[in-house]
Amino acid sequence: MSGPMQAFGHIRMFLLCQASTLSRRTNRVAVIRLETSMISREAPNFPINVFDLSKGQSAYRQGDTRDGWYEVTDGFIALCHYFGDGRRQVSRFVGPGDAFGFGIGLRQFSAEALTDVRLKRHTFEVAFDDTTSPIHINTPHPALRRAMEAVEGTIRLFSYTHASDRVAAFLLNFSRYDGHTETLHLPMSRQDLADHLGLTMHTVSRSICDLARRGYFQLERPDLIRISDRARLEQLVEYEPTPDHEQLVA
Amino acid sequence: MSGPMQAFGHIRMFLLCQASTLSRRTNRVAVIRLETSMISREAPNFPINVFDLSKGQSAYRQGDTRDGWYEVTDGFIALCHYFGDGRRQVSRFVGPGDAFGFGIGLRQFSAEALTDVRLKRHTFEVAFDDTTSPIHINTPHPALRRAMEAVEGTIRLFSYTHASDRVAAFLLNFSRYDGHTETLHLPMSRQDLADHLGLTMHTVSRSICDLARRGYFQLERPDLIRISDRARLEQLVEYEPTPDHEQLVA
DNA sequence: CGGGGACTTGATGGTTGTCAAGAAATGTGG
DNA sequence: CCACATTTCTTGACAACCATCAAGTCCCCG
Repeated sequence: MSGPMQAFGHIRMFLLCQASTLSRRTNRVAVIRLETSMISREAPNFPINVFDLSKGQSAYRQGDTRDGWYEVTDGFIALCHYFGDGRRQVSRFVGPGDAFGFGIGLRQFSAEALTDVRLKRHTFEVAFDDTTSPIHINTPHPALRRAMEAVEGTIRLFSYTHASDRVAAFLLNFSRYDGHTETLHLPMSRQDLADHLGLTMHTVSRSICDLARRGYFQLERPDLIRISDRARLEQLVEYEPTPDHEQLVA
Repeated sequence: MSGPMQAFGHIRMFLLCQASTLSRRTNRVAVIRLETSMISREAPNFPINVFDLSKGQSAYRQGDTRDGWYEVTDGFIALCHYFGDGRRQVSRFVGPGDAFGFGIGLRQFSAEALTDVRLKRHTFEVAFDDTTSPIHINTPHPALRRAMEAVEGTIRLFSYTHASDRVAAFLLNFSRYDGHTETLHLPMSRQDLADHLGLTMHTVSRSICDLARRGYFQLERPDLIRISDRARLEQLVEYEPTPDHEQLVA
């Protein structure tokens, strides 16, 4: 019981902070804002840590538990993902005024300081009320966090410099819509794929046909693939699944 | 005055919806959740539209005013950005369970139905209280929307198939940290750039040096660039600025 | 059956990755 | 402050790869 109670202590402190804020407005307006906004109105003294990193240090590392999101006050940070085979993908560089570290599940990226950096950390908090349903505090909408995760997953595709690797990685990832089964249905054209992967239609077509010829899957129709030996395909591209939709807890 | 008042009517309706919700919980817990959560707790009957698109139609188009975010119930959609010179970049494909359409400013992407599609639309709402400060309803945290915008901006870099175009576009975009002035300071190494742009260190170095040789800028130090003729560089890559940090209104 | 769009395949030249070496910048110890 | 070591950046040569242009095939739809 210590976990939940501890979190509740936070909330108690927080409520006191808010009381003064509320008194400055009409209740009505205040309630509207608070009820419906996806904006976090963080109270003073609510856990926001300010801290510094020197060049080369990390705010967090790939694989860490996700504990909050960050804002850069000063300096620059690279958000980078490491693959098992040594490839590295920098999702973006963040500088003064930028925020990062949303998303779901474990950290997919390391946040490495390129310079000396000052950061603000906004902690995710979870408490429990009497009904045992969790209350998420300062936590973005799950749909939004998943969307962020998906976009960052797309960026990871560009760590492949060879066209057929990139295509293969995309196909494996996209097969989540078919429940990662043998059958993979493609609703988009080759041109759409090309525009997604930064290739030409021809290269996409060649890559898919080549992969099929090399036995990684069967191309039953242009838009229907049967992945006979999934493991071999995954091995080809050091496949890393994106976090499942179920992993919604911060 | 009709605009704000109309919005306020929405809120009034909404408040009534919420009253019943509140009564089911202790005020204390309810206030905590509502005050601090970045989760939108949308009331029943609050504007969520369900609608269908047939293959080929668009939920919205690049350049449209942003009026809300979407959730796919069924079917597939491509989110794609069109450049002036005919290039096209598909940021991602969204399918059942995925959400899209966050971000700031005008729509940067068109949402094109690849199949017949069923969607849920969650509208952004803005109202005004007595103090004239806007109240954002069902609107994600600005920092998060900017982060989303930034990641999607990165993806747009991959629409360039030639290395030096991609590098040039990155440099122009990154110079926002120096206020889009002549001077451009790069806090990251060539390898970091390569890992960001899906190239090798060598190609990045070559691209930068080539651009300098061709007179697009001066390379004063490896990490310090002086952009003498910004217009010419922008012309080279059909530069499109990412929305400024100031454009926060939905 | 005929037409048109999407996909596949071939040939070729330009671009990039790879391997290798050299130059410049940075850091370290004397 | 200088000499040396180390890292980072630049450049060259070559082979592999991809974009381009062009043609041919498949499939869907009228």
